[in-house]
Amino acid sequence: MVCSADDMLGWSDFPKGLRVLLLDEDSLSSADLKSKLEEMDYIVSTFCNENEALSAISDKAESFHVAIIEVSRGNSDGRFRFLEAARNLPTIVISNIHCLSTMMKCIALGAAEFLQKPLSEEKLRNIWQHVIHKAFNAGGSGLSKSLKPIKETVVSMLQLQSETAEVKNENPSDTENSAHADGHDTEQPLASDKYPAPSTPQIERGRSLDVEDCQDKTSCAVKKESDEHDREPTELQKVSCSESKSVENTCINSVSAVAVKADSLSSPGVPLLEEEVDSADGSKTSECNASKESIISSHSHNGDNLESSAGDGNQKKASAHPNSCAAKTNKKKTKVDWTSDLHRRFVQAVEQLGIDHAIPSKILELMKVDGLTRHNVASHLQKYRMHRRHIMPKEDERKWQLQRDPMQRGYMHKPLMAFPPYHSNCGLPAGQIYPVWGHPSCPTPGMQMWGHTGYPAWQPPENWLWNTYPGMHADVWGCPVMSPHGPHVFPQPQMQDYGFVEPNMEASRKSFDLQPAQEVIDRLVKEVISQPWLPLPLGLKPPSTDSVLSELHNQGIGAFPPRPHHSI
DNA sequence: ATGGAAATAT
DNA sequence: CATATTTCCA
Repeated sequence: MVCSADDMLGWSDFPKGLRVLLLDEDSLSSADLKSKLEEMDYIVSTFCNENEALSAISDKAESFHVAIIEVSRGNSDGRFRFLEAARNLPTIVISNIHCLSTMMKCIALGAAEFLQKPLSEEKLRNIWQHVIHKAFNAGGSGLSKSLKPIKETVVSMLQLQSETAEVKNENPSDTENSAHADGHDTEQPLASDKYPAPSTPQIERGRSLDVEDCQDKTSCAVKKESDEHDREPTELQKVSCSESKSVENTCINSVSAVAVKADSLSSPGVPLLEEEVDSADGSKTSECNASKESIISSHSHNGDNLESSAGDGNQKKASAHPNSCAAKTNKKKTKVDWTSDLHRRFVQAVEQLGIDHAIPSKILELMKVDGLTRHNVASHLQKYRMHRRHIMPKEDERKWQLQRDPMQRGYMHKPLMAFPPYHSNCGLPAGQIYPVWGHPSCPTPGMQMWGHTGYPAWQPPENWLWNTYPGMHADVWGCPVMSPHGPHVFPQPQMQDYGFVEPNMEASRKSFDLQPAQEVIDRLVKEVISQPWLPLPLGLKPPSTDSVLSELHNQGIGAFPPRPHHSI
């Protein structure tokens, strides 16, 4: 499990698991420090002599994210050597001595910080800051292997976080609030959220530069449109305005290559939201409105050839005043952009309600997306149904409507259990992780929607790529497209081996007793997973991670620098 | 007022 | 042309 899914995708608790190289010959303080660090969930490797430490970083540089070295009168030379050798490893010097020149030298040699010895817990806990700093600020060559993943992680976390912001607003008077209060908050994908999140790191990449990596990011964009009346600014807009600069810029200029990578990385799994709402302008002073309209919404003339590269631009123009762009400035009409994330939520809601109980108001409620109106949902539902209808030929529908196993029928329309996948972190809608075609009942003809790609490009070809899962079943609309003709097993291409087989409980049940426990489990998992329209049993986590991973691989983003495991 | 679908707009 | 919004109807 070198650099498997959990490693790259699961580091949502980022600072935890950070690998710390501790160089301190004082066994006492060393041990003390180590235990403190470990309490903070850092992984500490102690060295009491330089040479070992040096060889450790040279042999397995990627094994450490940060170093803490103790300097004392006698060992400073050696420490300086270490600093030089560990240039690209964020290194914190700790010491009892207060010699200014030593401190200076350490810093000059690249130390991230020089801390006086009784270390405050706070300082200790915050060492990760240096890691991020280095990850984002290291010059191209200086970005060590161990730091790349950090950067990616952080980028994706920040994006996630921004997603959390989501769209807010609209008539505050409606049921939205109560809905939120009702309990499970779908957001908060991250374990902790207090990371300094200088706003969305907008990784700019040259347009059309290379891979058609996911352009989208806009999970739920409300763009302003022309003039018109009403409405106040959406939360989302507020959020988006208050961007900061530092990180973003850093991101951009530092290693663009990596940035690109990171971007595409996080996108698939992490639907980000990025509103094209610029609305930068004018917070309080009504003055600075400048080009508010601009970029995105200007459908009229999208300048560039890139087809309707519509939005995306991300050019967020830095608004002079970070804070409060809020408010009341804009009152444009909103146009809901059904981005994949939004759509995902939609589908999820629909599935949760049951296809025939899915009603705009309910869906709206379940979606928990502020800023969305019932009309929006109704409209989308209309389209959704249309497609569904079109896709799902007559007989089929009944087929999956009546499951042979009575046990399951209950769930069909009204899930009794909580719906776990209600998590924005769940990159993939259950309904989308399956192979697309490969089955008889879903003949290509008459599916303009899906584009010519053969994938569920349910939409804008330009920026949905990350949402298309090559070789999946089930249309983007979330319709479980299944085989109408019994349990065919398709020579399953990618995607684990969950060949999209019609659920066949009998068969699997039979084989249960013949299989080792693990296999049984696997089987169960597969079954559950193959029936996305059913609520997942509690405790079974949605396929997000694996799927995302697979997706990443599919996109050729597979190789990540390993994030070594606990042992050194 | 609400869902649903047609009409209309972009 | 496809999608989203608006309008209309039950």
